[in-house]
Amino acid sequence: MTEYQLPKAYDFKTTEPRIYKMWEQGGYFRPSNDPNRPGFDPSKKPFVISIPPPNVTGELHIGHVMFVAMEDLMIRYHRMKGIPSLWVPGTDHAGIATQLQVEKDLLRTEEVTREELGREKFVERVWSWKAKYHQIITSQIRQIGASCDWERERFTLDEGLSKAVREAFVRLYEKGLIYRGPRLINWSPGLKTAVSDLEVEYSEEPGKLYYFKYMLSGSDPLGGAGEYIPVATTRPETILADTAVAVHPDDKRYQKFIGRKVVVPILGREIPVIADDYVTREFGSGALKITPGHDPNDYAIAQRHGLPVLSMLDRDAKVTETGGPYAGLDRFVCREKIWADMRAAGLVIKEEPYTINVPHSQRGGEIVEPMISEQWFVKIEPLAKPALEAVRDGRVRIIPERFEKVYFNWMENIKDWCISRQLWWGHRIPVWYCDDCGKQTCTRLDPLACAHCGSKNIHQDPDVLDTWFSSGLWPFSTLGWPEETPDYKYFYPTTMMETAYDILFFWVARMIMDGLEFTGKVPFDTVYLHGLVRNEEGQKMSKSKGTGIDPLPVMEEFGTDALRFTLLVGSTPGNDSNISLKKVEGNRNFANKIWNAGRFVVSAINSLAPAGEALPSNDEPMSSPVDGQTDWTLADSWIWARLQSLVREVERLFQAYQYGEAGRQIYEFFWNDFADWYVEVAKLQMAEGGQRSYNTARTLARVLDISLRLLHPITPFVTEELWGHLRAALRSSPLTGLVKDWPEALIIAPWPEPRPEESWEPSRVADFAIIQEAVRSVRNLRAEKKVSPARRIPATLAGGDKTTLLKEQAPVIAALAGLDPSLLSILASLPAKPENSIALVAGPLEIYIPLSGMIDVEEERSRLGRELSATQVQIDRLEKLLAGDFANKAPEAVVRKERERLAAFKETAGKIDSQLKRNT
RNA sequence: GGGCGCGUAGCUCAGCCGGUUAGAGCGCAUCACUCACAUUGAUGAGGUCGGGGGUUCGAGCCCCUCCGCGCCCA
Repeated sequence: MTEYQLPKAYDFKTTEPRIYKMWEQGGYFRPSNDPNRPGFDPSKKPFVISIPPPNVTGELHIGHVMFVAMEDLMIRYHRMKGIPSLWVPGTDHAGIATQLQVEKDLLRTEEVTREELGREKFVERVWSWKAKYHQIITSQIRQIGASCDWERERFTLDEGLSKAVREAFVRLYEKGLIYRGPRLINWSPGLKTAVSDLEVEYSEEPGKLYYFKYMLSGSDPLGGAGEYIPVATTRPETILADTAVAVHPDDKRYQKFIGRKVVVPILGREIPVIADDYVTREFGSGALKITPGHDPNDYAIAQRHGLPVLSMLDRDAKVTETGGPYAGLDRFVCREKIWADMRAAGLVIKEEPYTINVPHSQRGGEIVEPMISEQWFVKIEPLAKPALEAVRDGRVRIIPERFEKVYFNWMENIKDWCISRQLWWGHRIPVWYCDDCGKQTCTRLDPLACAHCGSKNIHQDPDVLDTWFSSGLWPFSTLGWPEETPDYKYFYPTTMMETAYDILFFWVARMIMDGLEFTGKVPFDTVYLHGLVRNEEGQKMSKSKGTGIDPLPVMEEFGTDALRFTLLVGSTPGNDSNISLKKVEGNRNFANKIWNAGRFVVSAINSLAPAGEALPSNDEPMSSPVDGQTDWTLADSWIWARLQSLVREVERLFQAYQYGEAGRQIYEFFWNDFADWYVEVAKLQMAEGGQRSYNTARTLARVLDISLRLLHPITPFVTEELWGHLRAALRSSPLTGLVKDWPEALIIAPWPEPRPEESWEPSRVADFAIIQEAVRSVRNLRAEKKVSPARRIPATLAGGDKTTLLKEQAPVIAALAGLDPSLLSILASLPAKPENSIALVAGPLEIYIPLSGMIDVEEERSRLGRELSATQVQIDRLEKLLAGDFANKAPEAVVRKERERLAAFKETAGKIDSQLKRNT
């Protein structure tokens, strides 16, 4: 009898790990149709997601929870729909980030640098670091509830994926799309590596604008007294590598100097004065110093004018020989010193405060230096064009749509991609240099000799590839490419790429380019971009600023489902969302509400008499509770109709990627309709016993079942757990027939498919709304008049043409409104208003509550008067509306609705009016 | 400089294709621990939808403009 004594509160702590283990061991994460298993059907179209691989360093943050929850939702939904669903998990080696962490750790714990350790030993250390963090991050992803296929897990440095990287590089190399050469790149002096344009972030900081004199050649270079051009700069140290001064060709002030030479301060080098209309005359002094070796704009000007390019900084950002007396100084020390020296030489004009845009490394945060360096690049335009086209013609759809514009804008102005990194952790560049002939050899298998001269004196390029080079191949490299594996053939192209919008360029764009280039196909049909998760104040979470919310303690305090629900339902596509512990707490309460409603249903099932005594009369689906079947109460029909309407809405919203809105609707249905109303009515119905209790338990079970299925993709743990209890209770009850086609776990239970609204639904919903209205108005009155909730009060109802309905529902009204059933009378109409009663008008009903000694006649008159005038305002508004163009131009259905409303208001007004009259 | 987004209740946010009297959660006020749940229930207060103009029978939603905030690209 009390076989299922469930705890009073949902205990997520013990439930979650147990449920996850059950899923994983049950093999439910595998696709239902698998090309590597017997019975494979290639004609079934699968749903496939490849996970955005988390870095193998660092731990889980809230952004991970966001995308894991979102993708898990999508996968679970499709899996329940019976579509073969595959979610490929994996991790990223994250070159710079990981190497940096390990270097820091080595320095802290053993006080050795990677150089002291040597490349081979260092890489070994990184692998063991990887092993540790890989374990942590994957177990945390499990903790979130990810139903991904762990048997297909990949790592970007795996043998297979490395082979893919090699293949991709060689193909591009052979097509001439990869080249090596000295270019102006972003140099990270601390990390001692090049980084790509995308890995540089700019921040506005207070700085200075330094004005000084560029003395004309031939005038006194020391005194600062001769002819000069005033020049302004934010980085005086770069003067050392200046190769020209540019002025605007139309600038009257400086025209006369064009073609002459000026003298570089301190160094005494002569450089030309050139004319270029890039120069903004209004900025600074209107003359621009040109440092092609350390500024991208200057570099472009130098290219136009054939100017030499000088480098005044080395790999450590220390001044080179080019800097003459300053050689060996740190870049910022040099800035101070050269300015002091120039001041002494009389070359300084002034300094003024100025906001400068400082480039920082996305990883280390240090200031990066634009520098000339020999690096590897991918010629990007030939790849970008088809990728642009694929989004334009809809082969790839981006959601929300507005990000397509962002994508186009970036792709149209794309620059060549610097892919070499001076790191040790990553895919080594597969190019060998010949020590004899000097030529390059780039092959799929490591060469033993130079491909050009056959010399065995060859050595491999020491650099590794940008991590994003391998991530760009992720959707297909994880499925076996370049091999034509069964997985690749069946699951590629994938279906959905779900990720945060901030890596649209870094990753999404590159995957589309690579997919088209290497597989000839788009890597996915749809890109869904979610927003960033911010903290309560809307700040971007940052570890260094301490503004982050660590998801693990949150999950431990409130449960994974609560956090998932908060993130999924609290966000709209592509928009940032703020998270607060209050919200998570509220959703923990929702999980508990689900649990307790479930407890009630389970106990209702268990309370049924044993099978054989009074089996339910029919086992038909409850499709038409009223048509030809009188066993169903109004509440039964109502909740079923509401549920069907919810199923339709959720399906529509899921198809439109409106997961948040879908979640909100399920929440409202479950809490407001099911728990607050239906369950309360069901208690009465259960108490009737006999056939009624069977039907009621049955309805409870079916509504709960479908609700749990709808909620499962959002809150998988509590729903799976409860569904298990529901199933077990039903199996050993007279209602066992209900579960005959249920599978053993909710994760693979069929998704509730929407069906069209049936003809009986609207009227039953409307009827129940009348009952709710009646109950609410009595409750309202009781609260207003301070009637004790325990006190059962008498009432008289006049129902007009709803009298039959009211009579039938009298027990429900009485119970929910706290009325005394023996003192409740229901009539079609009243000849006279009952003595000492308060009158309420609730839609088509009139309700009279006799409250002796509590009635103030004057107050009642004024209350009714207020109601009447409020109603009259509506009547006036609607009459005016319907008299105007509205009636002619608005759709008929909309007009009809307004006419009906007007009629209802008129009815109400009439009733109040007559009450006022009778009251005198 | 170019592009995008946001501004709705005290707070955080929904609001679909333009169609009732604009919703939720939290917070607040009053009341209630009786048998699913105090992680609860009942009731209530609270809004000029940033300002102005326009289109429309009808605008929180579409168009123009201004103000404020944020992001991306250069």
